[in-house]
Amino acid sequence: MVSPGRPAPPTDAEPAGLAAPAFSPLYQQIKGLILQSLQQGEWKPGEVIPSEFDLAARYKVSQGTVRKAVDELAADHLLVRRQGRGTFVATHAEQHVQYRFLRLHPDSGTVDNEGPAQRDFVDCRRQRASADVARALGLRAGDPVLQSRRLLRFAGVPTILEDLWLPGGPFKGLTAERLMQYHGPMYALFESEFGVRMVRADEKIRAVLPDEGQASLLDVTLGTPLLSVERTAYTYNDAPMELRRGLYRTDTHHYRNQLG
Amino acid sequence: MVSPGRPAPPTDAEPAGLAAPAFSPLYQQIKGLILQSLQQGEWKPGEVIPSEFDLAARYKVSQGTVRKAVDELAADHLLVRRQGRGTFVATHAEQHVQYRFLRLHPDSGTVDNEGPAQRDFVDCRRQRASADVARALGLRAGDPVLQSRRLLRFAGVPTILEDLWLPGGPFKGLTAERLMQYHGPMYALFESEFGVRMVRADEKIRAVLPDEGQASLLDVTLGTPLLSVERTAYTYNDAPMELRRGLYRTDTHHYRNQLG
DNA sequence: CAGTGGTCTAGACCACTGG
DNA sequence: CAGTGGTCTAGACCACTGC
Repeated sequence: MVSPGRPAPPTDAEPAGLAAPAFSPLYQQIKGLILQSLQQGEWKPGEVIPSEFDLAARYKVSQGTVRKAVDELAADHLLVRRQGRGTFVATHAEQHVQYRFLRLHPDSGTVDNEGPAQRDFVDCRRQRASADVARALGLRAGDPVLQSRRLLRFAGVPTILEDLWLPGGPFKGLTAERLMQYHGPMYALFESEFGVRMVRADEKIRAVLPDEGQASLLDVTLGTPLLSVERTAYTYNDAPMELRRGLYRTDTHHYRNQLG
Repeated sequence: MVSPGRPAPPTDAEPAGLAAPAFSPLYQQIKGLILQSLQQGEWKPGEVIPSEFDLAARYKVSQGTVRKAVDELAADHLLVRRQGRGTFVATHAEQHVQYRFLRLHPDSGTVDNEGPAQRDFVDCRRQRASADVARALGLRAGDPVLQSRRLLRFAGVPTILEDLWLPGGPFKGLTAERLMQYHGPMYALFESEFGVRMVRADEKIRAVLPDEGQASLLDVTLGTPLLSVERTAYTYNDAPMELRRGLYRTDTHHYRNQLG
């Protein structure tokens, strides 16, 4: 491992007026190296990574330094520590993180996310990106994307109408049929079949009225206010990998947010 | 400091079938003690707390253990570390954390939170808690509360209509006049005059239609969908200290959320 | 320059898991 | 029981702030 501090200082006196030399602690460099291994798929979602001791040997640093790097990656939900077992690459395939990005909860006490929400695909096909979809996904207008629309029902009641766009490149080979046949969590499919793990997401929320088609699918009148949730999901390197536009009914559910 | 591990194990064999003995690490105990000092006002918002070395001496543990406790409190935004200066009690009075709990952003690029949002108090008075307000604030129906309604304008456009309830007890002495005259961030007033620091908050979000009064104040038609944001804010010991019900216009603004 | 938080190390021991 | 992560300590040194 390179020594801490500035890597190979060119001269003793830095040129004044330039940006600060940006001191980077050792554990941050280790964090970067681990992140790189994650991106490159050296360790896949759900798998164990080497023990802290092994990583320390590999990077030629102390175990405490590796620990601090892993601590931060675990805080970002990229890794999961399990005492006595090891450290694992986080995944969307586990039961307790199924709906990690879904903030809609039923008003009444118990979580109905268990009754795993009947999913109906309304539409699903390959097409070319419109200007705004392209911009959100970091593509050029006209680039191939996979588009899909589905309806989620809770206890039989249509509650979420969701449009989804995926970039054609990273998801090459994903067919409309495959997507519609699959019945697990969508993000788990992306991981196992395309090596794309969604790490974080941004959401923009508005109150809107549905158009006729949306109202009909959600079984509400044209004057019913709905929550519009536009989500962009990103993978490791902050590259956008998914755009979702959801319409949520909030007569029996609400969007919950915790401010720390 | 008490020794780590279970405090004074009663017998060698624990009674089976009971809850686990709940091993509590030293640094967690230290964290609790610091939290206690914060609650009791030993160190007030904005003030420095003793150095890590001093705290280590006070609690009879190593500096590293204090560090881990302070690290967690800093991660929770209860403390703020500043290299070379010391560790400070977090506060809402600083410029860059003014609107820490407000997630509404303008659609167009620049943040207009700077043009500090003209505030108009529509109403403000003492009254008795209704059943639902009492439940949210952990009071009994009929207990005294301070109620207030205000309108926030961005660039002259009425955008947020907000009702607010405060428990009468902790805010004894707060008059409607004082609240209406004050022109800084509200949470800063609560800290400096009543020793109540808001630490975290929960929000429930829905899409709704305004009634006539609301529509008139927000200058929208009756059919305009609005974001309903119900916030409960908590202080150190997780005691609810404020209930807000906001109506947000989302034609020029949106509610932004980051999912980690 | 003294005092603060920030990094790094090395080693001991504890708690938990699985074979 | 061996191997993993989790805690705790002690000490050295670095980076930053303010006097």
